[in-house]
Amino acid sequence: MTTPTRTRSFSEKLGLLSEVALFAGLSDADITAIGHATTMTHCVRGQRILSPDDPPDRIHIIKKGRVRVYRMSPDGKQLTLDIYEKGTILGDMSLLGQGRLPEAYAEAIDEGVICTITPDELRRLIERHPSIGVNVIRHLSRRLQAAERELEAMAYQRVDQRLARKLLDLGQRFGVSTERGTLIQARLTQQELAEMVGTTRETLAHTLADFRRRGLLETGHHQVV
Amino acid sequence: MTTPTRTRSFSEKLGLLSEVALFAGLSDADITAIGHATTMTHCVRGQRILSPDDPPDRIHIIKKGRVRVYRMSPDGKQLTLDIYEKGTILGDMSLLGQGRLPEAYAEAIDEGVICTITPDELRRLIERHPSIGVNVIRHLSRRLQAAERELEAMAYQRVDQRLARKLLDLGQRFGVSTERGTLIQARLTQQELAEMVGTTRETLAHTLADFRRRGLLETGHHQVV
DNA sequence: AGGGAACCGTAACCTGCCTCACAGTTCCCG
DNA sequence: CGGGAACTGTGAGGCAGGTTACGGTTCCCT
Repeated sequence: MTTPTRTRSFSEKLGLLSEVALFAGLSDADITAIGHATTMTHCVRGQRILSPDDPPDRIHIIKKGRVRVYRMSPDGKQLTLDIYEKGTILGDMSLLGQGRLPEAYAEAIDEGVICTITPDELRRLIERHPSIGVNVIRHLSRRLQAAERELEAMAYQRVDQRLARKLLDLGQRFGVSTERGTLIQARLTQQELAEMVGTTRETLAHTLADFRRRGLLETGHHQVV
Repeated sequence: MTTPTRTRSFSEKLGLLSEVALFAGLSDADITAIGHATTMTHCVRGQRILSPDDPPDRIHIIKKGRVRVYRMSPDGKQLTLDIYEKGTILGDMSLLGQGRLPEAYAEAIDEGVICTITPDELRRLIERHPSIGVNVIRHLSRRLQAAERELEAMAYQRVDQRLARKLLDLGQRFGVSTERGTLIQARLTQQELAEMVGTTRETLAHTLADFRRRGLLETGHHQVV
């Protein structure tokens, strides 16, 4: 059953696992154990990873690639909560006990690798290695803070300020510096940017045009801050 | 050193500790150990519990009473993130490793009891009783979900819808049902309500008046849904 | 009891941004 | 390499809600 390719992919899996901060500081043997408890899947651009429709009994961890997490309002409007990279946990962890449906969607932006585990197994893992639990707590706490910060911006800042914030943030996280500024490397459409800032495409285009006029940035299917 | 009152307060402390869901399922001995690792303080209405100014090396757990958590924008506007009750953890848990300043304020609404622990001690506690870690994860995950839900509402709903949501939510959590509806038992001013919904006092008064006209609720220094 | 502070109600104005509408551009794919 | 789909730029109109302003009510404290 252990074909060469199978073996190769398993060691690759272990390599990816050990790179994830969540599992930092564990022995090789432990990593191997985790490797057996999880399944790993490749996914391509645009692929659904999580949706409110599918059963709430999976937790995913991003190993590679980028994933966009968003919510959808009844009338079809989307709000992108964030774009996450390696090390992020997706799925409703409150169901480490009793389950609830996840309320968000997630889809891959790049191709990437995500690995899946059941809540039960994750719990067992944490009981065996409490430091994983601590890492998860740290991770969630940071995301909670980010969400609260975002909430404040959404409540009291105008679109232009929120856009500026978001661009700066994106530039810092996904930016490549060039001779004329930081290029945001994310293949974003205005529509998608608008969904991150919580506005419409039209308003976003206006705001962007305004920034351009004021010499703050240049555009061309991606941005320079 | 063990005066009667001291003894009494320590046993009271243990009682409160064992009521907190976070520490569910632990033996009495464990609870006692936790009791020794934490300090407990009473606080009165209006008392500051957490602020960005004070050192970020404390984590608080609400035992009793209600606490309002809010952020403040540079120009002094406040946004109340939520009102929390027994069992909530406050303080930046991302500093279970490296610390960052908390960005939110917290103040007591009622008198209550909160208990304080250092991140190091909490970490040790979790390593010893991983199930506490799991509980913390569950708790944070729920809060994260709530925050994301709130974010969507803030982005795409009008003030009246947000207010309705919030009132329903408050009614469910702090409501007392009377013969003419659910009375919200929280001693809220319109200013405070406005800060929860992310609007101004005036607009809130308008919206409330509108609801009243449409026969949806009655008011009088507290609300009936 | 009475005076001041905090809280509530309402109204006119002004602006940010959402809606609608459409023309111009880039890109992808046959 | 040409045609259609997806993306971008701009502009006019309308309305939700922030701003400003002020009078009335309730509450609390001395």
